[in-house]
Amino acid sequence: MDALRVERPEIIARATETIGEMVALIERLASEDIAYKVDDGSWYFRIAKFPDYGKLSGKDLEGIEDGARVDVDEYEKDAKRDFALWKAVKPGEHAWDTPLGTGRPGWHIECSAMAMKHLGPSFDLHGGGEDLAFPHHENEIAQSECASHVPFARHWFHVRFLLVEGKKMSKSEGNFYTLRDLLLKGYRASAIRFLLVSVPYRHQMNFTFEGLTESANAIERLRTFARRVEAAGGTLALPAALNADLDALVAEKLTAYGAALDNDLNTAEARAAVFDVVRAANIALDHGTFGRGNIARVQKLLQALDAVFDVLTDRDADVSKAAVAWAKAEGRTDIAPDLLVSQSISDQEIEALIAERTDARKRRNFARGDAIRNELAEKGVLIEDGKAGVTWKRR
RNA sequence: GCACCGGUGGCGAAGUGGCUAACGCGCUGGUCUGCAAAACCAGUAUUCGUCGGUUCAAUCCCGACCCGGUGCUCCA
Repeated sequence: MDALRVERPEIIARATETIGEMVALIERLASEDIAYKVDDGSWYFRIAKFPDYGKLSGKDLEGIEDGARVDVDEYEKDAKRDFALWKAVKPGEHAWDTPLGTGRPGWHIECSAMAMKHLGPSFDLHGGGEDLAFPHHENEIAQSECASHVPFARHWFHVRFLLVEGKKMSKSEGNFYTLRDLLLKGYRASAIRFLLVSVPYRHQMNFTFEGLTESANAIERLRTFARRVEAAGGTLALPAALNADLDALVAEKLTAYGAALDNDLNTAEARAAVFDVVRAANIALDHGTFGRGNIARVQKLLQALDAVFDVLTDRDADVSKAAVAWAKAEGRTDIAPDLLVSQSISDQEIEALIAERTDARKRRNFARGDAIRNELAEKGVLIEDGKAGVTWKRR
């Protein structure tokens, strides 16, 4: 999570710490004959008492009943679709002694109780994978709203599963990768983040290695641009006059950026607005028509981008180093050779070689200069000779 | 089998009943550079799964079919 710059949750709820709340919830449902106990001591939810059942997933209950298979445990229930709130203890299972009897909570009630405990009976957003909409979320709504008599989550979002190399991710397909696997293959954390964030959550995305490379390149473009704008601010060569046309464009794209995100988090459209500005501003910079007054709004857009995408600051080397250290400690051998090579040279060594190269080039000893450049390139360090001096970056 | 969602250039991926079908990457040629890199310019989908239909007009609406994802049984 930290490697991908995903914020940690304020609260991580535990079902085992919420048993009391679950029992109270079921008792409230029981008091209205919505929860009922069967002979083996389990409690079920009476779906017939909740006419809205199916409103989230758009399921037609009638159709489901028709096609439903009856399994051996269901003979006691009043209706086939009624779901378990509390399960009577079975030999060898962990169980709690409660007024409902000895047993353990059903899956769905855990989530309702935890959500209501921390957020109250009504809250704004409830998310989950697309596989959970039915029956889990549907059941959460039913039991929660029957107990509280107020709307449960005001909005639901379901993230679509991603495809990996065009197929569904599975261990048997051999396309199941952990974050560490990807880092050890030499892919950067920022590229992984950017790729995953760039496709709106509601769409199914095809996660590919080629896509990771593309994302890394796209990030480089953004970082290079951000550095260029930053550097321009320290240059006297910049015209004092504001480029009004450019400024108007940036303002327009800033609005478009926000509007795209407001539109159900359309991250693809949002980042497109930023790239539009990158191109326009680069052109102005190239033509010397980028004014000092243009810097502020462009940087505002970059900040807006980074507030969501969070890829401009390069922390990749540190993340990769940590992954390699972990892998070595674990005795793993599947570490990309390039990664080890690039980690074998320190920033100081790079700076020293670049200084030597600059010196050689001043004496027009280009052969020596190129040799150093090649040497660095082999270690994954790319050099750029700019007007303001030499800059470098790790690939 | 049934239900829901999707199928857009080499790849990733937005989008809309009619305006040049965004954006990123890649590729080709060019500008700049000692050479590179970066940046920029030009080119790169007469076309949006297939076949029909509705419409003055469809990638976008409707139907069928093909392909992919999820659910429909347990567990969480």
